[in-house]
Amino acid sequence: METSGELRFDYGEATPERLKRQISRLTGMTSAQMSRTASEALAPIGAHKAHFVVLAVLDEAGPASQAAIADRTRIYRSDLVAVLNELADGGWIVRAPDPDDKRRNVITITDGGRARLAEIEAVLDGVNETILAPLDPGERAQLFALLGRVNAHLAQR
Amino acid sequence: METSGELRFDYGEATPERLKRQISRLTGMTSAQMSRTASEALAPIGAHKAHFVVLAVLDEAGPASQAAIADRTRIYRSDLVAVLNELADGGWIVRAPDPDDKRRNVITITDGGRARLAEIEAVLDGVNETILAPLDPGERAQLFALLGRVNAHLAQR
DNA sequence: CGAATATCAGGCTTACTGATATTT
DNA sequence: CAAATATCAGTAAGCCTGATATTC
Repeated sequence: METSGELRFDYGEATPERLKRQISRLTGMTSAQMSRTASEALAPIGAHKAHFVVLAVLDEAGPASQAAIADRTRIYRSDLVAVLNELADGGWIVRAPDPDDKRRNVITITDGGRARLAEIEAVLDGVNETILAPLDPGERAQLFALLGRVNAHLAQR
Repeated sequence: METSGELRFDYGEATPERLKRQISRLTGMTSAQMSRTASEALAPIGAHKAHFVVLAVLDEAGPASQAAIADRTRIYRSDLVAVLNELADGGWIVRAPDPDDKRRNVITITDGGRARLAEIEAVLDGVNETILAPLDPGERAQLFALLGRVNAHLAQR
């Protein structure tokens, strides 16, 4: 394998050296391609990435207010409204006013929502495999660890 | 270092296991933070990332048509128009009709453009250092190599 | 004629910043 | 009263698809 020690990357022929050293550019381009891969795979079943994220949080952590869901998913509260509308239209969640605190809605996943979650998860498992295909298990773990550390570092600034 | 063999990452407390295994989610979040870091650093001098990319290509590869610049930068031809307008307004490039082929414009970087490029590059060097701060030189090279391979793999599909 | 070029006019998605009404 | 909640309006960038007029 050609994993040398150079701090650069190649994505084309006539690419200036300067651009190859920009980690944010490499990460951004790769992220866009990953995102596109996921969106294309989810399109046939009419699902979005945000659906998976919200359903997973509700399934694992139980019913929650919209503010709590926003905190756990890093979806903005303002953007979450539309996502929950879509999930409610599909019958995958129920949005009910909280009797204990009338400012809040309680969002609950339904049985249909759990089935939907499993369906989406199966698709995304395939996407992960497609994306990580060129890396062996050890390299995949490396990539997770390195990106995770950069992410954690940038998150707390 | 705690680079274990796990294929997951942490970015919060109450995060479902399922989300931690999505490489596209980790990459996307990290990319967004990198991008924001760069934009915030460039804002004080009124520059955009696209300015750097275009000026770097012109400086290294010489005068070019807009189509050629688009191919080298992966900026869409339609979006490039506005970027070149901004660069021309700043006096950093000159856009002139090509006498040999009247369909084309010849875009040339000016002396002011080269100075601007150096100014932007200095800022972005600092951004790169900020982003990669938690990684040692070997780890940085690893990250470039791994992301580069995933990127190359996804690009040719 | 078909192909390339520059431009314009949109689209969609993600990230993000407010303002507002209601309730605590 | 200050703070939290849900909602709406809107911005900006990145990615992408056309249509069009001009020229090769």
